[in-house]
Amino acid sequence: MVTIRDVALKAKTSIATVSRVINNKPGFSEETKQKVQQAMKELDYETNEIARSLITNKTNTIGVIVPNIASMLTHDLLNGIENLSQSRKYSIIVCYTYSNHERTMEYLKTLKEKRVDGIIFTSENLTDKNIEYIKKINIPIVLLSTFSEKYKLPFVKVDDYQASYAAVEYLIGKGHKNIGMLSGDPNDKIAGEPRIKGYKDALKKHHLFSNEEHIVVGNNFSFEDGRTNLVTLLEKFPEMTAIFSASDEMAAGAIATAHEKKINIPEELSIIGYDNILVSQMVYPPLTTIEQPLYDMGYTAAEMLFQQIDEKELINKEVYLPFKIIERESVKVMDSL
Amino acid sequence: MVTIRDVALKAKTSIATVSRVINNKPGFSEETKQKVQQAMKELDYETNEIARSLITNKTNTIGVIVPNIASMLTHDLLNGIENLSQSRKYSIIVCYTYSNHERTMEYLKTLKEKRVDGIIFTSENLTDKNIEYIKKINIPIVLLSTFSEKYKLPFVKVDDYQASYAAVEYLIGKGHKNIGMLSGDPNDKIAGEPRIKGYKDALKKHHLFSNEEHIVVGNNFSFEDGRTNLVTLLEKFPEMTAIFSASDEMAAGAIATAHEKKINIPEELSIIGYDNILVSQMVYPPLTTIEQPLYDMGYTAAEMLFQQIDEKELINKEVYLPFKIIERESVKVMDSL
DNA sequence: GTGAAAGCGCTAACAC
DNA sequence: GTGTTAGCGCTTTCAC
Repeated sequence: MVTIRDVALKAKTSIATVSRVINNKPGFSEETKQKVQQAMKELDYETNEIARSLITNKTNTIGVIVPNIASMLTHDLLNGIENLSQSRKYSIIVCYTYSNHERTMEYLKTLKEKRVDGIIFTSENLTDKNIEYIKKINIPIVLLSTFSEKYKLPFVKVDDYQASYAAVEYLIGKGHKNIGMLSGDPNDKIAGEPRIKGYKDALKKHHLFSNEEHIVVGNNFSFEDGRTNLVTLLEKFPEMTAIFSASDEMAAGAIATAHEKKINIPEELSIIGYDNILVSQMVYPPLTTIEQPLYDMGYTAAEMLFQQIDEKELINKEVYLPFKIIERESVKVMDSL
Repeated sequence: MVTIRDVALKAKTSIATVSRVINNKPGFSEETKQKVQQAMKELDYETNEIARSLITNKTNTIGVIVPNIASMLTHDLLNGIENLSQSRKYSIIVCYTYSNHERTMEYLKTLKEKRVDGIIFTSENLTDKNIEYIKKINIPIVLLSTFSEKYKLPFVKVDDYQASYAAVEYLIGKGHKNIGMLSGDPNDKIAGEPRIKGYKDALKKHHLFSNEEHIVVGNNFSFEDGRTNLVTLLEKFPEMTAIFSASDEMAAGAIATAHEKKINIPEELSIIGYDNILVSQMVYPPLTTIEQPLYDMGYTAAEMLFQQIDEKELINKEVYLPFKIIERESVKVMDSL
């Protein structure tokens, strides 16, 4: 392995000077700079970041914790994080938890041991144990598409309640009165509960009937969930003319089942999704949905993390990014209008 | 920061002994072990992997280079890699190249500087410059879903030629005689050229007409490509009854366009895809496609990498994994049969 | 079974 | 402008 010492030898100078030119710190002449750079080139010298990290206490690496590689949300989020990180010369260690709290703790521990400079924690319900550990290890963190009620950790997300409310109100605006919901886990404080509340409140606001039976709960917002749960929903709520699905993947599943059952979308049944992932364009009919600005969310989270790492004051610790309704072809205007 | 020295002090022993119990290396009594572990607990001691890496020359980290976060292939591949890595106590640094060779070189350099123990290089055409650098830095590597003609680097992939041949032969077996192709870049030595060759050879073998005009080339195997290129293909080849699409995403795009144009699939036009990503179930009609065992491919690549890292002999340096035809509903049996 | 000490490759404080 | 040196937190001889 070629070290700074070899370079110094070849350039007939000291390791301190070599270090200076590498890091472009004051204290060398143009002439020695040339000699050093020449020597580095000839020897194919490359910095040992490990050695550097040991002394600087900086690794230029961040950890990104995501629940599930299979979820398509993850990618757009990661994309935003990665783009800023790369331009800031940071590397990313990805950690998939599969929503397993043990595994999450393991990863948190690894990230600490590897001395990452910061952590982005994505769309997952944090346990108190997780958060207490995070507080203890004292690594800058930002929560992405999630937040903690109990502890004040910086986060970026969209307002799930408002977005869901808007989705349902959109359906109502198109003349629908019998609106069912395909939901995630109601105990999920992020993507579960608030979206259900948004649904119920929009209904109430417009004096429409809201019934627990009209909400069918899935396991993980997945295609499979949508597939099977449409059937249940149809049985419980035969008069239904429209569905609010708490994820695009579930909506895609519902659409697949509708095709099988020869239910015409949107003529017989309207559906609005949530997320605006690529899939929403791929299904037929193309899905009307609530857009989360996933790329921007990832990018913003990374920005907030780097601000903390650079020890700048975080102006805004709680950032809500705007959602948007993307109109495609899965919602029909009711004749009565 | 609490170090091994603090632990030694508290346990009234030497740092050497603490190190021994941490690494479970011979040379300590049960009694000191207890004392040391007690001290570590009380102090919340956690290993500094950076310091350890500096001396052991091992980081327990691998780099995974992937072209595009947006491609859904990536995830299944990563999933396999991640699962084995996590159980082997390795972390993963992900690098997205966006098929940019400069960016690839930058990442390779970073990976070297961060002293990763190995690299998995995924589905991308490697430039000679890339490979020469890889050879020079002397880090174990395995190519995933790609390979190098010129240099002998271990790889795992499926046989693109055979798989494409089989796909087209499947169409022929269903009675189709006018088969078009939605292709990727023909200069792409991995997913471009061999798949085109498989298509042509299958046609020839069955004495069917093969015409360059019947192959429409896209940019990056994407949904958008499929969307726009179906139109072109239809113009050039109006008698066409079936399409072989070199990716599921392109197939999904073609299906979307077909819906717009009121072309019935599979009644008026059959289509077979390539990859068997989740999307192939989500489109309507569900897509008949060639399955690549993506998870297994990732897992196997990781296995091969760890074997190299552990300095075991790689028995098989060139592994081809089997493809499979997944029959769904996008291919019609021709009446003539 | 245990401790002292060298040193991994680097940065930074200090002296000149 | 430049070199010497201490030391980051750890593992690993080597001596006892």
